[in-house]
Amino acid sequence: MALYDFYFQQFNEKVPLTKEEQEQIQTYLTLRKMGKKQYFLQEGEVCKSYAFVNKGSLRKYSIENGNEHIIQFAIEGWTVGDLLSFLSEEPATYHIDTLEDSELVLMSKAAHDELLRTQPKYETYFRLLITGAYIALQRRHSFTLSLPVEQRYMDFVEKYPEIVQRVPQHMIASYLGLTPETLSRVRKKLTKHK
Amino acid sequence: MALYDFYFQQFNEKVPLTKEEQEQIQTYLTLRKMGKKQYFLQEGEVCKSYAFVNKGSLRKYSIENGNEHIIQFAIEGWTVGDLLSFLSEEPATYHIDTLEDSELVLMSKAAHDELLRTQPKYETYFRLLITGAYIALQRRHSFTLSLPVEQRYMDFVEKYPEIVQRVPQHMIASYLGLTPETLSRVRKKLTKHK
DNA sequence: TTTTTTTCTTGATTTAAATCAATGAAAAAG
DNA sequence: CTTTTTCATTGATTTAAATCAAGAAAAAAA
Repeated sequence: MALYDFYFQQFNEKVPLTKEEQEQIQTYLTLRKMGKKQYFLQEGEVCKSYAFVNKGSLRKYSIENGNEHIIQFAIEGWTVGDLLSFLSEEPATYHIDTLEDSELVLMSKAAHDELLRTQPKYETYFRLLITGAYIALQRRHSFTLSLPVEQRYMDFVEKYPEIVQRVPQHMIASYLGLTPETLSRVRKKLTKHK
Repeated sequence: MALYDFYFQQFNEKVPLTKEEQEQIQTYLTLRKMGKKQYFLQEGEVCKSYAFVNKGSLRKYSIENGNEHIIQFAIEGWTVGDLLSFLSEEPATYHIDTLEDSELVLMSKAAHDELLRTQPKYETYFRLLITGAYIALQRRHSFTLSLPVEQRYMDFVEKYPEIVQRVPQHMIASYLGLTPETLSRVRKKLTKHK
């Protein structure tokens, strides 16, 4: 089926699979379509499955006394979920919702556990996935601590030009830890000096 | 040998090993003793090995126009290294040095690669290690974006009381993204309201 | 011990970003 | 097409933290 082509394309780039392995793993996947502005996960729920974004976009965020703080965006080819909640089956600390109509490839916790036991290549895929995410997050955190706002925004634009096109600016401000007003002023300053 | 007891104690808590497996893995480990204030890694070098802290303490940090920004502390039982540099063999973007006399259990890149190929339990151990580090870092980054300084400091003290005892305050300030003066004032305010 | 270096605190001032407030533009809904 | 809602910009003001500066306390070195 073509439904999981994109998922396996990404998988094969990390760990090449035979046709048989691909078919085995495919039996553990399910597809879910969602409209815009729908919750994939709410704080307090258990994150029952981890999602690969086939189409559309989502955001993961926390709410701290009324303020949303966006932790992550996820567009086509990315994965998203509350990893701690998913692995420990404890209540999630993050909200996840769609920003556009989306199509997700889901891996349930039970499926994840069984594949870890039975399919070494799945473990390798998952290890590489988390390793990449960890390295990227460390870079981002490091930038948050050490770079001025202008450079952090420029880095974001350079690294994720697609997201800049598809996501409202006040959400990018939230992701960078700024207010919308501040980001607007930063952008103004940057376009002037260019 | 008792030299690697602590390393394998931590390993076994994640993934139980037989005596034989332990002996196999041990052949890939080396021990390194370091004095205080010695570099384990300098920015620009390749991170040749990943370190498990048997004894002592280290910090990982970047320098941005003269300012140090501490990314991570590592005390007994923790691991430290520039993961991107280690895995890709590209120049490191972080400095790592000892804060006290230290003893490290080292895993070279070649050893790491071979163990990943030959010992499934090592892959599982490493996957769990990185997964834990990723979850912890995400929590920390989320707190940096959303919590006021006071709460972030209290969280740090609660989570790492040992580090608070052993590390100078200005380094904790750096870890939290503050100046030493600001942390001093935060602490003053907190002791008053207690 | 005495001296030197590092660390921590406190005060005064500056600066960057948040907040408050309003308006216009764009997008979505009717 | 009109109305409503969301989004982005700009200005004025406030606030939190950085910076600058100095001195005290603690730790390390002589």
